[in-house]
Amino acid sequence: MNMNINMDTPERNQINTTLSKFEDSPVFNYINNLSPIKPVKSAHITQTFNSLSFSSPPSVFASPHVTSLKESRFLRRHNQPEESKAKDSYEDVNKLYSNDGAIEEPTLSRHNSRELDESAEQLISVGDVSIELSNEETKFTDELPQSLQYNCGSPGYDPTLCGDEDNTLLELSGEAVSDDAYPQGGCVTDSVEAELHFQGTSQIDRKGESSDCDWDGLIPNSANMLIEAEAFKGMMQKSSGSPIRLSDFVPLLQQCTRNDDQKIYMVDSVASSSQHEIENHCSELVAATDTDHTQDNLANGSSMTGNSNEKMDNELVSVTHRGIRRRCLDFEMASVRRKIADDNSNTNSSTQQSETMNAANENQLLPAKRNANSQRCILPGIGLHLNALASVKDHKGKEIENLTSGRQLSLTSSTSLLLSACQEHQHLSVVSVSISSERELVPSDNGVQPTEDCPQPIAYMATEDFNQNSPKKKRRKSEPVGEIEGCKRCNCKKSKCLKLYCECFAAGVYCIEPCSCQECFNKPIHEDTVLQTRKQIESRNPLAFAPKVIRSADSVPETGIDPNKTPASARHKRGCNCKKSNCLKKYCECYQGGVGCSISCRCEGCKNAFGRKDGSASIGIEGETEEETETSDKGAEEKAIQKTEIQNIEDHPDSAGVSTPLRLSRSLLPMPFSSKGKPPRSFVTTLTGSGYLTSQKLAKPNSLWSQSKTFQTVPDDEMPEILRGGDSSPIACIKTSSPNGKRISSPNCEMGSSPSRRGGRKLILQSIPSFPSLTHHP
DNA sequence: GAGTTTGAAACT
DNA sequence: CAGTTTCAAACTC
Repeated sequence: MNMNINMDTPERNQINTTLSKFEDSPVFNYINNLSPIKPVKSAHITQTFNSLSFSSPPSVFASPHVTSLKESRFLRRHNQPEESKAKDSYEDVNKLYSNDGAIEEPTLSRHNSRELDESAEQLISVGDVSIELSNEETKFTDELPQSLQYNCGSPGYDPTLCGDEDNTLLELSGEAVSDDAYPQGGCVTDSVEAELHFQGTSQIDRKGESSDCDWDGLIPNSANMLIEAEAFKGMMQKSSGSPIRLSDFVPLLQQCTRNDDQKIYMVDSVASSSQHEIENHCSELVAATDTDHTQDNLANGSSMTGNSNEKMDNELVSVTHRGIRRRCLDFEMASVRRKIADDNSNTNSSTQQSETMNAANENQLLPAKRNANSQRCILPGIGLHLNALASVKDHKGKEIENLTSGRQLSLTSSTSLLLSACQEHQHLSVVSVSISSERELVPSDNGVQPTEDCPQPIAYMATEDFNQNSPKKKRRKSEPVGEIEGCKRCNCKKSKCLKLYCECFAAGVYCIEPCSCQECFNKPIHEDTVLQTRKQIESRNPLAFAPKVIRSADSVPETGIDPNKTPASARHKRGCNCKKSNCLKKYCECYQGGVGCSISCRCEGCKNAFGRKDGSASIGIEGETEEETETSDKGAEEKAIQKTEIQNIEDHPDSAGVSTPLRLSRSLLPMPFSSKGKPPRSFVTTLTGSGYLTSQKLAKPNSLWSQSKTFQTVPDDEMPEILRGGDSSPIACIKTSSPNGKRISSPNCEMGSSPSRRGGRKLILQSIPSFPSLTHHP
């Protein structure tokens, strides 16, 4: 047994034990019956398995690619037979997959029957493990090497998945995607993974239809696909010439399922990614064991799996959601990877640990996703915040158990998350979306119609951090507020989107198609660069990506943090430096963030409607305060603005009604944003009730990203009150907003914020029964 | 849409 | 830390 290769970790032992168990498992028996593969090979399998999945030299993990590596595990698996070196060089693998997120052609073409068989063996072992996991349920789950678990989920997190390549997906899905996807990405958890799984498949399906299995072309589209593609690649290639449909795989899946429905089911509920793997494995297994059948299936797939197709189609919709997530995911991944790398560097590459971390990260990143309830409850989808990490990790085991308990549970939790996340947005539709995704295998019909229920804003929310009003909306603002709001876009020309000048980068999201940037490096394919740059920037200023606007507790306006400074409950982290804008335009970050200027501001002639550093808060009703204190040079312009603001408020009664002092003031105060009726980037949160909750957003990638570091490393002085433990305010909230300071809100905010705080609507939503009512459509 | 203004970010 | 430059958003026309 070569299990030892790198496995001095406890995992190895577990694996060995597990492997031995496999032979007894029904699946194993089934396999034996079906395939020529002999148990004897288990040793070999083990070796491969270990090397592939579990062994990971610390050095390797040091790199952010770790995740990628893991994700690509399956891929490598295939390669291994032919490339013995592959296993030895993770870095190479990383480069291979993480750089482009695309599989290299040679790899693709490599598959043949023999490979399938060999890989099948490996797969079998893996699949068994997974299955075993299911069987053993929680017990095994805990024992199962984290890596495995994580890996299972990893595919969904593949950064490349979210990359630009996803554009294709988006295009395919059309608007539905944008609408639906975002919400999910931000809110949904369980479904996300599952969906991710299908994303690749979906793409395959679609592409296959149009282009007869152009795998090379397909792969680049998403890392997701890579994994799955790899799994099926061999089969697909055999059937080259004939369009490949997702449905083609259904038979395989069905077989697997048949084998052990419950197992699969559980896996599904637990971690879609796991499920994916299992499915993949099963598929491969079947294919390997019975290639002929597989071929037949593939050939006849469409006819055979009509129902399946429907399901798949339905899923496609959900899949598209994921596409939207891409940006968030990317960064999430980045953070995850980063975290992993850090962990690895610190720990002696204890795979388990790293895996755990990953899992934790994942949880954070995708709160709603796999973490079952408890966690979700703890971390309402919205906030993936740093603080949450610890708890998440701790709960990981439990979560898994909970997850195993059943899909319904997962769904419910997801729903809850969604609800919480979306409540503010008032988009229940989101829930339905997520739900649909969860039902992946279930032919759901309704699928997602988030669009209707959830206006675009939601969609963007997810991506953008849920900050429906992402900073980016700003510009393209001419568009109706709801339409493109959350979508960040930049217009960078020289910064390559690798500087804080770039809003996307600053917000911790990858640039996407709508961006008009040039020479953009802020894309998944340049993940390394992005991460490095981020690191650099963070090293210079740990809070660089932290929210710029810090919000004190709602209830603590006066007492709060800077009672004297800012009437409003929030203030800008560093203060502004305005000279000519009088802090009355969005040039002013304070103003843009909807907060008053504070002592830390160095502005001249401050007339910030939200409050001035001199303590004169103008936040009053239009005309009242401002005009009073000011010299009234603003005149008509301001009034106009105020009017607009007011209007905005009216539009968002919820927000207006918010209990937060800040909000209150705002409600009275005309919103600065004006002009286009769009709130300032970070502001949105406050304005719209949604922003509030969501602001934490599920996790701004960036927030996630820097989270650990930022919060941990940030000097006290820089640390917002919030972070410090809220000297003055029980609930300090980072105001949302982007790293620019515009988006993220502190977890506390969300968490701490009581329902009441969120506004009536939110309460209502919460009370809504979880999933069924929302999702099920007749 | 082009050009200007502005202030943050980056650089020195 | 201050001054300068660079940059892209915000704004104006």
